[in-house]
Amino acid sequence: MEPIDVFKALSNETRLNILRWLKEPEKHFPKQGAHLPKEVSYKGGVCVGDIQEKAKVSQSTVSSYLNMMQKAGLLESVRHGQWTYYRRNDLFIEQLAEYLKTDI
Amino acid sequence: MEPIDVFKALSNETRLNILRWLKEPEKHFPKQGAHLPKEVSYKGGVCVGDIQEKAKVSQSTVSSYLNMMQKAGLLESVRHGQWTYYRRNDLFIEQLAEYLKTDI
DNA sequence: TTGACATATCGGAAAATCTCGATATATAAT
DNA sequence: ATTATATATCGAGATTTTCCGATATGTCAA
Repeated sequence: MEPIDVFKALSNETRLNILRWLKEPEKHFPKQGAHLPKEVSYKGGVCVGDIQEKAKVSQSTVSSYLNMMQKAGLLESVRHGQWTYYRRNDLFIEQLAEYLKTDI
Repeated sequence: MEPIDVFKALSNETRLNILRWLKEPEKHFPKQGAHLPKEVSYKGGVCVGDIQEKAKVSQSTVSSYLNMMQKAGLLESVRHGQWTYYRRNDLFIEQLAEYLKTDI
């Protein structure tokens, strides 16, 4: 874990909101998953376009935000066809809270 | 708590180190406390000058870093005479870890 | 294979942050 | 009062971050 990169990724309201939204994807992205084939169902993953619409920033901005959060460890992604689905890395976030308590 | 301000304060190696050093002040600031009168002994507080020497940044930089971390909630300070002593706000850091688990 | 759509990457202008030296303020000692 | 010391504040140049539009890449459908 690179704590500086993680804290930088968390230092932005939009990115923080994305993390929060992805905690309850069904609630915040009701129409998501339309394109996701059942057999590869990606639990809780939301595609970039849906996140962009909700976040109200440009397509390039949301793409780089998501990439940044993934590199930091906060998110995971899979691609299915032309869609990329992002979801939280809950284990990592747990570890981050633990890291705060012990290493900071 | 303003999470953005807290994460910004944590997004810098020197500031992160200051927090870590203040976890074991006796260890990292062996000669600290020289000016602190016994009757107002400030458990674990370290003066700005000692922190600056260890952090190897300018006096103004360390002063604004400490101020920023205090505003964010990570540190507390008391002034005794011409010295300002800073120490960790451990309760706040605990709450931050909790906040991460529940709100992020 | 062409066209349409989703996402990623690039290049850059504006804003924010970093970090310093200079200076101001507060307190203590003479 | 004056001087010395500790810390805070100010102003600014360098660097980084923000966020966009334009463009490239990848994938699917016709």
